[in-house]
Amino acid sequence: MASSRQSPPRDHLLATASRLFYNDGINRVGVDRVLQEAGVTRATLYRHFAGKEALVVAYLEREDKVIQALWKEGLDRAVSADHALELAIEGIADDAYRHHTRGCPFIKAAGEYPDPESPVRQLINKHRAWFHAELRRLLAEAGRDDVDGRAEILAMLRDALMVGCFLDDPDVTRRTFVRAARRVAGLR
Amino acid sequence: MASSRQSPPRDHLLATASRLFYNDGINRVGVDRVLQEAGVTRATLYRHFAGKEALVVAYLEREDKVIQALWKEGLDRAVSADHALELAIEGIADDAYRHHTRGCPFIKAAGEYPDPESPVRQLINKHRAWFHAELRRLLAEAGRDDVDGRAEILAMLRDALMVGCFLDDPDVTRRTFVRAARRVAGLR
DNA sequence: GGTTAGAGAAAGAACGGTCGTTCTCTCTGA
DNA sequence: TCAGAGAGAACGACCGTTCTTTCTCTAACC
Repeated sequence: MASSRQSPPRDHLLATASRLFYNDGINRVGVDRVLQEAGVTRATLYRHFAGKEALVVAYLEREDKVIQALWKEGLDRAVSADHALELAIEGIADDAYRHHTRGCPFIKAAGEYPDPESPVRQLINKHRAWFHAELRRLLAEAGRDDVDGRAEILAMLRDALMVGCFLDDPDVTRRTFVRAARRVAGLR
Repeated sequence: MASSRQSPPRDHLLATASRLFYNDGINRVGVDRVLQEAGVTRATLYRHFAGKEALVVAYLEREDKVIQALWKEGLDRAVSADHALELAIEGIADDAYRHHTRGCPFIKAAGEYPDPESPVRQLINKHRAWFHAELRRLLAEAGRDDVDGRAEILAMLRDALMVGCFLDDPDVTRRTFVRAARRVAGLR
């Protein structure tokens, strides 16, 4: 367990792999391409990761961590429970519109890993459960009724936002999402 | 142009490829596996299709045709414009809940084909444009205001339904979709 | 009418390339 | 001196594709 976490070559490798996996699809990107673009050699990859699937899991874990960090950071500015809901909706919209313009990394990965028992799919389930729970928490703290129903549809709107910013008009999709999400969240 | 359309081996091959591509992901399924499960030989594949990408395009074209046929068939039973909206929403929910339980074939394919200019992506755009247009048509025929806005959010709800029936609880997702979609469509 | 030449489709061997992985060798620094 | 990391060759397996061979059915000719 010498180099399991936080080593510069590992981080660089993971960042490169993440970019390639997200942009081109996991199954389309071979380890050779990751190594070439990262400028490291095979031995480096297999020293830090057990194999390609471990690299994929690390990629999604990294996405999960970044998203959770941005989420918490964004909500720190909230001055009220209603304001937290507003910030959450704007933050989700910004993320899809500006950064995740090629769809949701988790939804995409699920499409490439058909086995529901695989570590990849379990990680995806964990991430989605976290997001649902966060939405329920924000809605409950704002005193809304039907917390479960509202959270469910907000989560669905986020999935749709990700798809729409990828495949349809990002501006229209974003505007539609914000309008609908605010209504569901009981804002305005 | 002897065997361009409607030949049994071609149809059987395409049906097998469609099932495998949809269930396991296009890039995960090699032609060997398609051939083996279809019980045909390589020569048969390359006689009817130019290559794997042509097979993928044919798979999505087939999905597109089936969906459009089901859509039209379902709407034929409508006795009014409002009833058509109801049938459309129920039909979409049924399709995701019963048949397309592993996500939307087009959204999944888009994730595996990063080049927006590729024939695959163009076909996906065409299908999505058709669906948006159909929603606008139904809403306009029912005399609703803000046809574009309503159609946009209905289309988004359908994308979310597909994702949710794949990765979350299908029952909850379906119920949430129908409730929200009926409200957006101005029903009840 | 029987035979055979020819076209079309199927069978499967084989191609070069890439997949993910493992190996050996060399270098480096303590 | 020696453990550990990097470099790169090499592995078997599979990728999508092409090739040659075999089979079959048709049609024309004797």
